[in-house]
Amino acid sequence: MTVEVRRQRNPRGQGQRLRDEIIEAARDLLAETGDVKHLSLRAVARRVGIAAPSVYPHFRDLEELAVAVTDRLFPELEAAIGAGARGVRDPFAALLAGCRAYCRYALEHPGHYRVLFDADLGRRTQTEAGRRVFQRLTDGVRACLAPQAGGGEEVGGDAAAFVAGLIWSALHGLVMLRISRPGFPWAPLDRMVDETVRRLLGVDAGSEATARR
Amino acid sequence: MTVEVRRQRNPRGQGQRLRDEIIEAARDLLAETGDVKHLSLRAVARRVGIAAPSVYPHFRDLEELAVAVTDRLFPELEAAIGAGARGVRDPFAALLAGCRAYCRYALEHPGHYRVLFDADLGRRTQTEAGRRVFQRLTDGVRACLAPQAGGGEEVGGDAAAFVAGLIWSALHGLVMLRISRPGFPWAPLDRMVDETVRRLLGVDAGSEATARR
DNA sequence: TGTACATCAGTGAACGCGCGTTCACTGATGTAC
DNA sequence: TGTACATCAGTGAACGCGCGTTCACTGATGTAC
Repeated sequence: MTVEVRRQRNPRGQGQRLRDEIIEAARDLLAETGDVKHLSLRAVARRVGIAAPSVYPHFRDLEELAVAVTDRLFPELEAAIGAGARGVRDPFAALLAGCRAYCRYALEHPGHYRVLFDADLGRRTQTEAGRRVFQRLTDGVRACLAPQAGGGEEVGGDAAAFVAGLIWSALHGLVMLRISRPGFPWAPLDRMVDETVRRLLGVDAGSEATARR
Repeated sequence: MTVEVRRQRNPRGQGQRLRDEIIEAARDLLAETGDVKHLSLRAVARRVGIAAPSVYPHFRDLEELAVAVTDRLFPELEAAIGAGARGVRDPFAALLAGCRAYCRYALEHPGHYRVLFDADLGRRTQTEAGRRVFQRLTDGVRACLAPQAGGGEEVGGDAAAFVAGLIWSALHGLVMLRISRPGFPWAPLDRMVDETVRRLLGVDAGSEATARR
């Protein structure tokens, strides 16, 4: 027997609370499906415990809601990377820690990670936090390349940004492929991440730093 | 004004023809959406020009149909790679050509590529052609590593398979990220592919082969 | 050679479902006088 | 202090749509006798 608990109406001026609850409900649903296009307004409303039309005052449509969710998810990813690399002094060890944290976040929250890189949503949105994540990666790469700057300079381009692009792409593939091919005999994640980053950096930076670890 | 063309019924014993048409229609629809979960039986039937229930004698449900489509797509990918590397003698140049062809296929058929690596479908299916593609990559890597076998041996594992895993993951990320972030200022595809493969191989194999090219 | 019958390759109508969206409404709470 | 009113935060019923699936059917073609 279900006990019908009537939802407590928010006090005046605090309609924002419902907005928050809606975003959180959508967040939870997206964690399960990993697909923005499977989000349904009615399912969100059901989870919040409100009538379907009550979503409209807060979000014009599902896409606006989905964007609100990713606006929360990107900073979460950013925070996870920051926490992973916090306090690590050596540039290469710090870069590695950040990359590992990135991949760990993706595999611990596969639904959310897939939403962040949804093919159709990503086409239309640009998030500030997403850019910051890449900038941080580029800076980390630059710090590793700096000591060898004499020999490793790219011709007429930003070597660090190029290598950061290689690393980001590779890590993205690493986690996405694990998500979609869980049955494949993958080597341990951290080992693949380490080797990928080390080799893509293209210098023997940090070889002693990791030996120390 | 639409002219209603009555579909010509297949002759007896050739119900297989309709099966083929259904698969092709699903293939086309998947190229557009790139998402197995957006395939609809009625949309497929509409495109073929048949009534919806006519699909049932050929496929129990949509998943069975989707699997039939991927059973065609993987060999297509395999063929594209084969065509790209055909006739290339040098092992490193051949590996590179295959990797470039892989990425080119993915970016020329983004919908199909996404279907091939669909998170939910991939969890349940294993395709022979998919395994062959990876085996071919592993062999290509082994051929490049062989000359340096003395120095590059992995401890207690198959170095070629490990590196092939790194490369496959990296290439997957390279194309998936381009598909979902088309607005990002990416470096040219072939340059990213070349550098990724060369660096992940972790030996200076083929440095003179590419210079020759 | 004719004819009854079986089989094959589908069709068309109907069902119940979940969906997005609209509309008029309700009822609690704050505010003006 | 009382009371009328405005506003806010939602509700509930209804709509039309596309969907997967079922069911009884149709009509052409081959086969047995």
